[in-house]
Amino acid sequence: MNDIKDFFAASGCKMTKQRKAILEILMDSRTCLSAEEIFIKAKNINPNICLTTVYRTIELLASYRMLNKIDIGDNKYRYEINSNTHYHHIICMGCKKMFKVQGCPVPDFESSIRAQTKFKIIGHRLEVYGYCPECQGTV
Amino acid sequence: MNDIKDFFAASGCKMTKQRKAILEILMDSRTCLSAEEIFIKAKNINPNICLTTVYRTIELLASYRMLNKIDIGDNKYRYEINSNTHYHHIICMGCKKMFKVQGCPVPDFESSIRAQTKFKIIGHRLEVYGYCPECQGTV
DNA sequence: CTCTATCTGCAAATTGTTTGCATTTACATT
DNA sequence: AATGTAAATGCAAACAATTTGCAGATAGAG
Ligand SMILES: [Mn+2]
Ligand SMILES: [Mn+2]
Ligand SMILES: [Zn+2]
Ligand SMILES: [Zn+2]
Repeated sequence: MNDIKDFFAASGCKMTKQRKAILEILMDSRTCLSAEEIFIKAKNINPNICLTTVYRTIELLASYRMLNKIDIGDNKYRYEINSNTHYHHIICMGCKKMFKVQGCPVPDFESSIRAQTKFKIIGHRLEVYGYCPECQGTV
Repeated sequence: MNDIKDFFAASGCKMTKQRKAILEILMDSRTCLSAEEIFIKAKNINPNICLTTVYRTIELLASYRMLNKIDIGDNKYRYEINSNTHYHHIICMGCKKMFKVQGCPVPDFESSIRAQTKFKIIGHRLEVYGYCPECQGTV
């Protein structure tokens, strides 16, 4: 958190109560959260924060690559702190729960992509879909 | 196209002018298209088609796994015919152009996921980000 | 403590997508 | 070919997520 404070200062961004609240929420959460969910939690800390600020903060954090933006196909994004550890999610198509999975097969694939496209590769997004143990019987 | 017609008939769906137009557009396009883009093209074929029909047709096709829904992080989906060949996209963070890349590293990863989560794996979504040759200089 | 660029809240606008309903249409059946 | 009917369409309106404009508040440098 102090690192972030320093990083903000160095970038000419101010560390406001609102941003602190949002960061705290994101850092404490072990699931990823929608803007609305962040907003609701943030109101417990700072009752007159508004959704606009949440969106603006998300955008700011994402622009510094401090957040991951996750899409599960329901027209809204969810966000989580971009920890330095790299992982992906598996999403249950039954109950929509998400779980982290460790490891990533993409780096091994990158040289093939480079050969095919001459792109400079920066990152990737990978989500795996399926049915969780509880939902396997019921579908 | 006749296969699709038969498939629709067998499913109790009607093959309407609108659906035919949308399918034709999707099958002819080598890029993926947003609902709006499909709508605009469809109006050339059938001037009084409406966006609602485009959305309903997309949903129908997707429910039969005939379409892929692609998210590039800008709050709207794009769609493309789900050909039987499996591939992913690389997206330029500069000019937003997308290109197909062949091959997929995910299947090799699935046994690890199964071991970690006991999920029954159905599918996945993978997009790679970077800068295309033209945009590498300019950023 | 002062000053000012940055940030915030509020309200309103935008954008993408979905829904309700009256009318039309595809197509199976006569 | 005419008929009947479930399924599909167009339109308008509703929704939901996100964005924008602006006037007032605040962080933090000096
Ligand atoms: Mn990865
Ligand atoms: Mn794949
Ligand atoms: Zn589940
Ligand atoms: Zn480019």
